[in-house]
Amino acid sequence: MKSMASTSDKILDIAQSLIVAGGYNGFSYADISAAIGIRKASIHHHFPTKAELVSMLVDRYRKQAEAGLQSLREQAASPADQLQFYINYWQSCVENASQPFCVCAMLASEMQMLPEEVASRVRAHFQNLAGWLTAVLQAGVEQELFRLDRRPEEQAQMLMASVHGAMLSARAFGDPGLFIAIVAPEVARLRTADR
Amino acid sequence: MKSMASTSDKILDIAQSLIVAGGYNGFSYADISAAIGIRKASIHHHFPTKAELVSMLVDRYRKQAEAGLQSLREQAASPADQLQFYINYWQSCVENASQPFCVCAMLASEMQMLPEEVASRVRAHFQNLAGWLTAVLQAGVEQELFRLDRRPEEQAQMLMASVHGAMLSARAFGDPGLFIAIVAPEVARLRTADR
DNA sequence: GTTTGCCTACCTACTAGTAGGAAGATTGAC
DNA sequence: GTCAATCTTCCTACTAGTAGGTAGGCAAAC
Repeated sequence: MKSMASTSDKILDIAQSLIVAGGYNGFSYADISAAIGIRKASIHHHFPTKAELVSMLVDRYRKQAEAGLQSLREQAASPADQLQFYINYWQSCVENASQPFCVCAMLASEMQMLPEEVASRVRAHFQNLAGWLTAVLQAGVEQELFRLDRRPEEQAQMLMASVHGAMLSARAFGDPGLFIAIVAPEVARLRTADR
Repeated sequence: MKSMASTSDKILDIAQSLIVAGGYNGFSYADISAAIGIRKASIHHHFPTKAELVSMLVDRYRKQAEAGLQSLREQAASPADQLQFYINYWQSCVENASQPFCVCAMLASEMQMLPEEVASRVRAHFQNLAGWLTAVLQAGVEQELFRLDRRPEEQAQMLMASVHGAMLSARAFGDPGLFIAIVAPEVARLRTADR
């Protein structure tokens, strides 16, 4: 019974996939309306304005990501495994073409023309992600699983940039395999020699 | 007398900065009209449709990039310098906030909803860039300036992803310095130990 | 004397957003 | 338990504004 999603969740689901495909200006209430068989006005009932809709969407996305990353850390897996699962998540997204792009990366590229309430939420997500990656790298260094040649914060930024850049490249070339071809070596390089 | 640009060039200039800021769906003929003081209909005289306008824009961008990269190689600078100049170019763009983003990277993120005539041109640019980077890395290896731990084509893809991912991060965090903080270590890593 | 560049005036389709109402479920008072 | 008030969800019908694009004219340049 997984398909008992509420209407507002369905709206956010569709909106998210539309944003991933075409950005903030790449979808309209009419598109959502057509996709889930509801009138435009009903969407305005759930989300009065487009800026609010996308704000709620990013909030939901950030919470989901936070929860996912947090549970990854609590599963007592080693930092190396935690990082690998993070990469695997995006790899499977890209290869299934389900959500082959991070909705916040998409919105980040349009940052300059986003309503401020949306932009600040996008920044918050990246702040969270960078923080998580930094902590994982830091822990990995302490356990001698990783050898970094930069400060963990810097290395986390570099990794984040690689992952999102790899998504961009994979999409530009229409080659999902490109994602892991770019990211895997970056991750491998962090690992200590004995593995 | 650098300001004697033709109207159609002015149109493309404005369009490019608008796309960089907001993507394909983030600008309109009315925006261009307002920016250069010409009527909408006059823009249609130069570029009948939006898809044609952006196609011509990407063609121009690709040619400029090709010429720039080509001249870099012909200036007999070492592959290490060529790579450095490429990085420097984007660094200054990002820091001056002039064109703090690659128009093709922007369009690539919207690939799925771009008119095919535009999409194919964006792909062509990335193909060119990847080819240039591969050749530079290859030459650098032969001159023992670079030590790669991957095939040059792969390493070129990784570098391209880093550069574009770094642009995204710099913009997301509103911190131009982030670009070089991410990219410089990636480049440094390619260099052989003796400098 | 046709081509070029720009104009006014217009079109249709679509944008986000609103007003007001119908149907059903939820709640509280008796 | 029943009845009425209220809340929720969705609807039809509409608004003002903007999207990309067109028709046709005018003036100057080639």
